[in-house]
Amino acid sequence: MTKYQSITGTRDVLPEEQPYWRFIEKKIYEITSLFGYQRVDPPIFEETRLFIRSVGETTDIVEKEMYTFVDKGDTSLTLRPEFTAGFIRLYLQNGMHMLPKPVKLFSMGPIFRFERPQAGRFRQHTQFNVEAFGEQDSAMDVEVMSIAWQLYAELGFRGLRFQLNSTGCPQCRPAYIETLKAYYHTRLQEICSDCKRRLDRNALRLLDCKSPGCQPVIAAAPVISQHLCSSCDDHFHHLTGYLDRLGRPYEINHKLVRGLDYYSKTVFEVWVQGIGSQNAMCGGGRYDGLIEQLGGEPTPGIGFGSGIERIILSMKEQGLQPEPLPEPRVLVIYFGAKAKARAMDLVFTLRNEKIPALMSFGEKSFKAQMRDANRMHAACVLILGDSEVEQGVISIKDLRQGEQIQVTEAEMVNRVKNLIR
RNA sequence: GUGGGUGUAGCUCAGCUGGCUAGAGCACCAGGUUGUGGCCCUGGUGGCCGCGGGUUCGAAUCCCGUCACUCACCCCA
Repeated sequence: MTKYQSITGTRDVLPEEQPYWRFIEKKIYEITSLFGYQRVDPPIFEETRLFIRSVGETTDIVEKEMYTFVDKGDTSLTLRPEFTAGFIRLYLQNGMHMLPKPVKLFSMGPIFRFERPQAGRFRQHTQFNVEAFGEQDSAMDVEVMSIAWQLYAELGFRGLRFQLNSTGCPQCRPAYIETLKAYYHTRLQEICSDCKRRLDRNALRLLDCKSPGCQPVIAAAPVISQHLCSSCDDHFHHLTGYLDRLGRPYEINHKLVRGLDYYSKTVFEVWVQGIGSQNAMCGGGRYDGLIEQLGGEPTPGIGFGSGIERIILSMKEQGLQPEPLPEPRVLVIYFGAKAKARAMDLVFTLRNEKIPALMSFGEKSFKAQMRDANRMHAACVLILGDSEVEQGVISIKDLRQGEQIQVTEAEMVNRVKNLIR
């Protein structure tokens, strides 16, 4: 047993899993570029008050899930539990609000939340995050949602569907919440203790309670889509109209309310199988009041976060293969000190030609060196023994065909290039 | 925070109701070919049986505690 182990809820990404990461990153770069989004990288920690202000004081994230600590300068800092707050801070601090709108940004990196780990849920996970600032048109919502959709589709996922809802805006949501509360007060006897608590603190969350006893109450609860103001209602109708036109399947889910307070109007998720009991591969929505709340001019915004670990889990579950990473194609093996010196020259010559090449180390037997070549899936080996050194030649063995030839050093690079295709 | 499951070799696991030096497969190393891989054969390295305590003549095995992992609830990506 090793003495040290990784922290609960964190994981090591080993070489076997790297192809998934590289494949997903590659797709992210392709797609964001296609949609005209630019990468930014906010720091991993920020002042605690930024997150409290943006995420919301009464959310689970702020109440019990943040990694918060005081630094040596007595400042309370927090490892980012989400991306959006840092994006907005970055946007305002760097004068990006002066850029032509919309300002379209993305990032990728670790997110920290103190939760009990389970399948598809970690204390440190990696998010791909997209945000668009300064545009309230629902076509903007469609564009942002489409980025997530296209990413999953290009990774090979089929049968995707959006979960969609509108959470209203400051014009209409308060009245809806009052209606909802009034309704719940008539059925207080039937609901669980958690819901009694939610009723005062965060009434929207009543709708996604999983307790069996609460389900009949939820089913008969007033639905927000029937309480939207005309602005929100229009926005939502345009959005669903665009989605219909694009042929993107969606379900309107009245229970979809997000765990962060800042959302307004559109909220959405993309659901997929194979991430344990979690079903959301990404979650996001519109937050038209948040930038102003954090000290900027009134500016609409919309974005989403997608958990890379969940994507990979689900890819494995569905048998979706990433592109393989390139492997070293050539091993240079040798026998004796003289040959070893020449082997070093050769391996560097090959690398200068951009041919992935390795050499053996130490005094391994011929057989062991050949085994190494086989194990690393080399296309060929270059052999330097006493006879090759004497004759000034190099033996090249094609490991796939099993054929072996002798060439001069001048011919070597071209011969190898042919073999490693 | 709550509940279930599991901790034995690098990995996957077997060790029944407690009994001699704790096993297998894979992987790794070496040999079978003093210069030729994959397949095969032979041998080898590698374990305070998660940790601590208890019961017992005797504990990987039973009991208690603890830690970790894992799944689920909560919540979320």
